[in-house]
Amino acid sequence: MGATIKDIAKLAGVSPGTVSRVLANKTGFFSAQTGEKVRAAAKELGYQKNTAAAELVTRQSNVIAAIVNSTKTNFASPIIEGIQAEAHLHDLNVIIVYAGDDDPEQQRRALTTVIERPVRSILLLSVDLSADNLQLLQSAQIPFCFLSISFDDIQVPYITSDDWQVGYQATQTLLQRGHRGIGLAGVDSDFHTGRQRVSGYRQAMQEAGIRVQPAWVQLGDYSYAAGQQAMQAYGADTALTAVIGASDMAAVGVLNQARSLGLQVPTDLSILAIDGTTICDLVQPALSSISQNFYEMGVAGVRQVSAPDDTSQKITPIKLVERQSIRRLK
Amino acid sequence: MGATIKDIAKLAGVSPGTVSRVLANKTGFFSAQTGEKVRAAAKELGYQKNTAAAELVTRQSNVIAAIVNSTKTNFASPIIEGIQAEAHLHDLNVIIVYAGDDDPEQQRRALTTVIERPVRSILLLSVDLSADNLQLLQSAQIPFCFLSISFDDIQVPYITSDDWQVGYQATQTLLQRGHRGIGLAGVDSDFHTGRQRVSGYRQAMQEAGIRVQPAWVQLGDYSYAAGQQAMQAYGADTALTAVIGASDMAAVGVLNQARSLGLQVPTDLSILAIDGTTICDLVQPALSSISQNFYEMGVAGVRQVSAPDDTSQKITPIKLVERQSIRRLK
DNA sequence: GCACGTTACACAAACGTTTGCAATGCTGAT
DNA sequence: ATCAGCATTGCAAACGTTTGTGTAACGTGC
Repeated sequence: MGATIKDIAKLAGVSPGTVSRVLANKTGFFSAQTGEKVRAAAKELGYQKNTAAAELVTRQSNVIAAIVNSTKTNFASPIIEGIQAEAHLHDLNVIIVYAGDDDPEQQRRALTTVIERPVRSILLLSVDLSADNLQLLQSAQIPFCFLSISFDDIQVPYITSDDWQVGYQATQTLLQRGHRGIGLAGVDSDFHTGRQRVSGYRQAMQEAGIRVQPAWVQLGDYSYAAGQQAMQAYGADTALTAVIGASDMAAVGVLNQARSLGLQVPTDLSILAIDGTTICDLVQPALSSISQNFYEMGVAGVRQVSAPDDTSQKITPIKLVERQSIRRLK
Repeated sequence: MGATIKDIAKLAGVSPGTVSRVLANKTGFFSAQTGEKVRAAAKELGYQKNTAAAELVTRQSNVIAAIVNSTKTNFASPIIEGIQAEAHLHDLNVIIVYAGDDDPEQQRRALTTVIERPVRSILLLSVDLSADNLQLLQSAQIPFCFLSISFDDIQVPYITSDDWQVGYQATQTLLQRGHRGIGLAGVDSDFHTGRQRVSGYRQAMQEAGIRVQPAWVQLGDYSYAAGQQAMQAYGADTALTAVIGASDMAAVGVLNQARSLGLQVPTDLSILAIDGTTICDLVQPALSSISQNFYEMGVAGVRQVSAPDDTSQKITPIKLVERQSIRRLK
């Protein structure tokens, strides 16, 4: 409906090509006077560029797509902020599309939505693609990068924390404070990330000469409910003095369930969360955490797809943030 | 780079037009045999449709855009879920773009990102547009609808809760439980939404014959910090027995600050949150809330822009959800 | 055998932009 | 006067798709 470049051309008395050059600011290709005329005409007509047409001929766009797996993961926010900030630096726009929660059909839908238009690149936030969909993505010839997820079976670019270190340092942190009965709650063992965390945990325990009881590692899906269930399984008279929540949400689940069981945190039980999102500061006691640098992941992701380099798998740093949920044992 | 419709045509030995019809499933325009041939060829070439080209000629797309004002608002999730669910019913895809936080420049950027391509419609989640940007939006001739925000000064379609009722019912709830000293914390008076809530609050108090002290209404921006500051202002020896948090986050701020001041919730102070997102269940005690139906807002928003009808301003229901943060006074 | 419908396809225009190339006019040097 | 070089602009092709129109081929009923 809106005015086109031709309308402007007519109004300004120049050719469409010239209008295009002026609007794209291809300096050196037109006189200052013409520039003024064209811009005035464009403004008068309320011109809005038709990007579809432009993308059709240039075969590239300035939008980068972020695919997120669920609206529920609270750590998506800082990643997206990082993506936005870095993208704006490169004068790129960001669109986000949701891929549901482990639903291959929704994943496919999200993928085709972005692949069918010439997006510059694709960032996948913590989404675990089905084999079909991964192939779809790879065949699209668009630069992509996974964020906050890692793989051992396939060779794709990803940026994440060192999950083994996450597990190891979390455990070390508690060991150093005198704990020996340490649980790991709500962790997933189906995917690489979870397996790595468990592995780091086991290594730290082994180095400390502690034999990990099977019930100490409670599997789950990182959710609040998974944390609750884990704590329920440990029980009120658990031998554990500390629990590592596999995520912030899981840790909060542990916290609340512990309270239901009559345990005081951190007096009776220490809790260490993994992630370090804002939620750690919202609950009481505030949860100490092994914090990931999600913002940096977003930034690094944009850099990676903008200028893919040799090392396509990168690690962002983690750090311990002490709050109030860990007690030092004698 | 990818295969085009012409490549398929050549391979299948038909014309591009026919290929287009087959792929668009315009049944009746081709024989079963041709259909098979074309589909086989498309598969073999790994054909991916170029939506930009299609949108160029049809002048419409099947994507609807959601503009959200910040990654921080936690109620965006259920709205987006509602949007997704309803959009998928209509076979529409959803893209989300962030408009920053009250930054006109970022708003403009987000707007042009979506306007420059033929999106079907635009949903604005709780974003308060500057005058310029509103005009930009309106001049784009794309159906739009504001969600979770209301206006009294301009005439635009929006869907939200009845904010006056929110304030009124929240206050009523506490009055009915015997409270008379009731604060309102973290509410914004610059925009319609906040003013309405305050107005509902005042009306309920007046009906109960209670004179509202100026300090009882603590203004803010609905944030956690605003809640904290409000509670700080009330002080440990406040005359209030109950506080309404203007949002969940504000309520949590009130809760934690109250605890810092040595007040027990709900024993010493009752708290009622407004919004009712998942965060109410995460903290201890779980916060009772006047809950908005955000999911429904998303659904209604998609319906509104899909089939705009006469009444362009709609109200979604609210309800009281009792948890553990309100004490009944004698 | 003819008129008429139907089916199944090809043809070509159109969408709004970008961009290589050609054309024009001008400047200044030869 | 001629010409090279440059600045400025117009021209037209191209991007990949959709869709209205044209047209064969093939019945069908008389």
